[in-house]
Amino acid sequence: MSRASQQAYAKIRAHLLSGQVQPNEQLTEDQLAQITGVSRTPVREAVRRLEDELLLVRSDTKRLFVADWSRDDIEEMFSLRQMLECHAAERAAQRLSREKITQLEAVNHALKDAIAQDPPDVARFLEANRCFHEAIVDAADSPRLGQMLSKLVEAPVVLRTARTYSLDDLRQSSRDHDELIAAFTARDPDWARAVMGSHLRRAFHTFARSVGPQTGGAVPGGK
Amino acid sequence: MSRASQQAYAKIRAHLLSGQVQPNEQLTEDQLAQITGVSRTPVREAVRRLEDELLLVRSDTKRLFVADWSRDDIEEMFSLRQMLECHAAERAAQRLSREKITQLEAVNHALKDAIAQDPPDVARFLEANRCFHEAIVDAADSPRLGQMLSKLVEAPVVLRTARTYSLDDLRQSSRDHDELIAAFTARDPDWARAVMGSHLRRAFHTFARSVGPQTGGAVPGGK
DNA sequence: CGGACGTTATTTGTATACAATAACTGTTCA
DNA sequence: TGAACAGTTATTGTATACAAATAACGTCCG
Repeated sequence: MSRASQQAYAKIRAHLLSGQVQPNEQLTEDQLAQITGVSRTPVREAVRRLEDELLLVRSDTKRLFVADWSRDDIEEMFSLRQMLECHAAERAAQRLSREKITQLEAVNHALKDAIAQDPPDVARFLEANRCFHEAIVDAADSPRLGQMLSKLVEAPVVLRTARTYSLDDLRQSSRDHDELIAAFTARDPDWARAVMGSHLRRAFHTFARSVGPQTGGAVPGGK
Repeated sequence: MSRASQQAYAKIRAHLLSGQVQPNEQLTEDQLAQITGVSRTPVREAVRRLEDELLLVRSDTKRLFVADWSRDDIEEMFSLRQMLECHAAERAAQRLSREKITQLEAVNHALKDAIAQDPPDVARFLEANRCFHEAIVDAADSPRLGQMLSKLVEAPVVLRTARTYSLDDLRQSSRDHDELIAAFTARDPDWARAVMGSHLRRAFHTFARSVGPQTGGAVPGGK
């Protein structure tokens, strides 16, 4: 994706995550072109990508709206992520080199450092966490799997905006990572899969608890 | 996707599947615009979609090539499809209404009709088969799952061009469908998942056998 | 009043011209 | 010969103007 398109994508995405727009609000390509400072052509390219990521949706008459995710949507995404990333962990366990495992250890060390700050450095934690999971997906060596997961992993970030992580949550995550590393070192795919499964399933419940039982979901323009 | 874009997509896709172009052959947007009879703007939209489906790939310098799938690529896609569609079958078993199951039976009946022709009507078989699987994915009621699967299901069709189905293969497929319907009627998710798993795994081996152990894979422009 | 219709304004879709970038080709100089 | 460079050609990226489609609005007729 080239300069203007990439820029448009990043700015629109940031705009959506910033909370300046509401779910189901209509957007026009012209607006977005103004916001991003490029013409409609690259905006359209960026919008298509954001549609693919389900951050934007179109009505049946091609008008553009900010997506509103229902509880079911979120649960679905966590389920799919779990299924795919367990598969990734299984494959990674059969493929990770000794060096790569060492790198994972380093990343998890950095993650623990971030937790150990007072107050915990959540931004650094999230970055290290992202890096850890990404390395596993990479090691799975399955390009389509990676492509699918990248969409799912980035998405829930949208709603996490005001979310507060408890220190216990963060610590438990780092322990899960330790155990994943142990599974990789033992080259045990079943173990890796199982740990990844509980790791992500717990993440879902933590997330769901913090968000509460709100709903949402219907598209305004009809769909 | 609107008129010109959709048309461009369909024509380019048909062009790729027709065998008039070779893997790793370079294409230009201008060429495709001429072939499809629309301007470059909708062609670019179609191309991006085909890139997403991995029928086209870009070199590191943004030049466009016909994708060349290695044996690993194909195996990867079958694996992912199996994982996702087993999940779909499981969910479908918990959701399919009695009417929907009746519709599945009708579709499978049509599929058997197609087989019973002399010679077997492979085109009609494929269409009924597509319809059968699509109905199951629909019933799973998981939009992102459907989106992912649609990419995977359509893709291997590319290589199947000259493929010849044996009568036994076709008959076994219809029997698998019978058993899936039985599992749905019994509302047994585990059964449905298991049948779907063996159904698709066998399809992979049938496919692999017919294609042979050829390779392919490297992208010309570098990447 | 109220609903069907036609008109206007808004928004998306397409074509085209031009700009930026990458590939190619031939030439020069060790 | 052959490696670096310059100029040319080919290809993709962006902006803009215009066409098509859709929504919004007001008016007329019942």
